[in-house]
Amino acid sequence: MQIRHLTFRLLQVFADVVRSGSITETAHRLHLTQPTVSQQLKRLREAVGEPLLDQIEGRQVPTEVGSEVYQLSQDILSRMDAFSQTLEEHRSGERGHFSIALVSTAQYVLPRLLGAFSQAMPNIDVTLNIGNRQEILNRFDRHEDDLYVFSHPPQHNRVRSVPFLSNPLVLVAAVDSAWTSHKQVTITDLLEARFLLRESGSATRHAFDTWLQSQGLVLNNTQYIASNEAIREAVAAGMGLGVLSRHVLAKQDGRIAEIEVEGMPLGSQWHFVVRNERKLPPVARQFLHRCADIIPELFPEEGTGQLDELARF
Amino acid sequence: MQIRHLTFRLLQVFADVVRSGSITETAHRLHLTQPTVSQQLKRLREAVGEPLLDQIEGRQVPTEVGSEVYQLSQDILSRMDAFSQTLEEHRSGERGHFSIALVSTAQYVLPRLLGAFSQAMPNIDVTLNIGNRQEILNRFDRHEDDLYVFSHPPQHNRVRSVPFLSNPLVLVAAVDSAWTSHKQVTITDLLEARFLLRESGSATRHAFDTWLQSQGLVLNNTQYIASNEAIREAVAAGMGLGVLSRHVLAKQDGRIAEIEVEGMPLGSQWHFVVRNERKLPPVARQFLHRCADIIPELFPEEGTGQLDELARF
DNA sequence: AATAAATATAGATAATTATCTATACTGAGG
DNA sequence: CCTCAGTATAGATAATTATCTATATTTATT
Repeated sequence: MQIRHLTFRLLQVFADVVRSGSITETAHRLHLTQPTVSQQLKRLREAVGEPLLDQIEGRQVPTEVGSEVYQLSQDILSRMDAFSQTLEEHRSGERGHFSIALVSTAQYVLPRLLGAFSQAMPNIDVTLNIGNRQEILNRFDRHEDDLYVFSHPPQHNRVRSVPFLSNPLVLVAAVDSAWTSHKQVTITDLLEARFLLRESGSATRHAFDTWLQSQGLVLNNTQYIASNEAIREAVAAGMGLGVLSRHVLAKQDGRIAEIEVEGMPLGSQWHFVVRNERKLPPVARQFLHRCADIIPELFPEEGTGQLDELARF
Repeated sequence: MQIRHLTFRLLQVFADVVRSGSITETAHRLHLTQPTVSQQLKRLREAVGEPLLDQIEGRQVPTEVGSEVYQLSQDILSRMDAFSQTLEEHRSGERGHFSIALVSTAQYVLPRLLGAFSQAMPNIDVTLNIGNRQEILNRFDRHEDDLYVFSHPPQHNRVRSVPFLSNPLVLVAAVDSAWTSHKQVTITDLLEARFLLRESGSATRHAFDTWLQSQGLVLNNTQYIASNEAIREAVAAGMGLGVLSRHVLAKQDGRIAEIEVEGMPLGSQWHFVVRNERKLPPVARQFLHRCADIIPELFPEEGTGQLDELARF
């Protein structure tokens, strides 16, 4: 069989003739002339090398081989339809894959968004890349992901960033420590304390340092701990004060309390960040759109008021 | 997506590029030039309307949509292969359908042949049309079947017939009747007897009548019974003599015995008959070929010695 | 036998496909 | 910065495809 001389059109036309049982009828249905259809059938017959239709009582009836060709046509055409459908889903952002890179603090909030999202959009896969600020910045520089989440977006002119959730950084101590008995702690009191802080690459640390600097303060007793979780535990154990995203604190963790200080909590915000050069895949856009609805539901207090910007990505 | 501008070739080429990871490599494998392959990819990309390949470290790697297209290609091309295979089976007579029309007496022998045949060739379907001689002749005149079985083939110049099995017509009586005690019955003895015979349209009847006539005999006591089975039972019950194909007699039926008369049994033979105008389908030819082997196995005594003719259909 | 309906064939043409050769671009390795 | 391998683009052409109109042939129905 000469597969080279076979075209989708041929199969389409043949399948219709088998269904209608008439060449003329098919010509009408496909807006062709009758000779065109006859011609196509002839070409198909020659490509296959066997008669495909018998005329029985004026109707076109497939021969045995014709029936095989009809099945072939059905299978192939319906596979094409399925593909068109899938393609459409990709285009409209209902199917596909995208990746998000996030700084580690955000891992307390993103999974909740993604959970709600992927329930609504089961055909979309997401890869999450989690690291500290510096690691994520490196990925950002190398264009490795479709979407980034920062609390302090890199200053870059080819970048678009939209804040979507408040990320209050709070000062915390163990519930039973001396700090929590004071009604109001003054800034200078802090100099006394021992601080458990993230390393310098971390966003939380950076924000806190900036604030200290703006207040003209220099701490004299700090210890570096690499993860927010370790800090939380250390604070709970009474080893000192910590600065943590309020999202890191489990709601029901009674061992830790916020300390109110003038100027705290620091009002940072999570931003979605995309590079303008890279075409945002439809699925990622879909995600941002949905987030505009998901965030107010999941975090009724903490949305940023610029959520409608997400829908304009 | 522009399905109209999609061809099998495009999918073939694309699939190979995905497999090889290189345009140049594919060009070599398919005996094309590199620009040709680039071109094809471009056309495919335009037909689909999305980028299909990324270059990653010098290799061609499908995008998400590209992977969908690759799957599409695999599915469609393997469906085509399956079709080619099936087509080949039809052509070579390993798959398909054909019909045989037979006179009712032959229903004792054909099913045994068909059983052996369809075990060997499970993808072939056969339709059996059974009737008395006249009914089968009508089907024959209307070209309704691919193959016919007659003991006396119609005289027709556009017909080919090959005898394949002897069909001895024997004279029978009940075991305990007076007839079976005679060592040798003479022809004239028969005139006395009461005969149970098939109707005039039947082949058996026709053969017997012809023989009687050649012997110059006229029976004076005959009764017509429409089926061979009914005749067998009636003979067993002692109601008279019968003329039956020896195949109709169950081997172990002790109630009936052959009567030896000069000139009996009548040596008729089953013939396969095909019309020359109608192209014999490959499957029917396949059947005839196989019969050349099956018959000596199933009926070691009764093959006709012209079996090798079957293989020349 | 005459007519109407369905199908096939012929001849033509515009569009598309499948290729090629020659040449330009582009990124990685020296 | 130069070269090479791999890819892309341009321009050309022969073959094929998708159509059409006009006409012939076949088949079914009065």
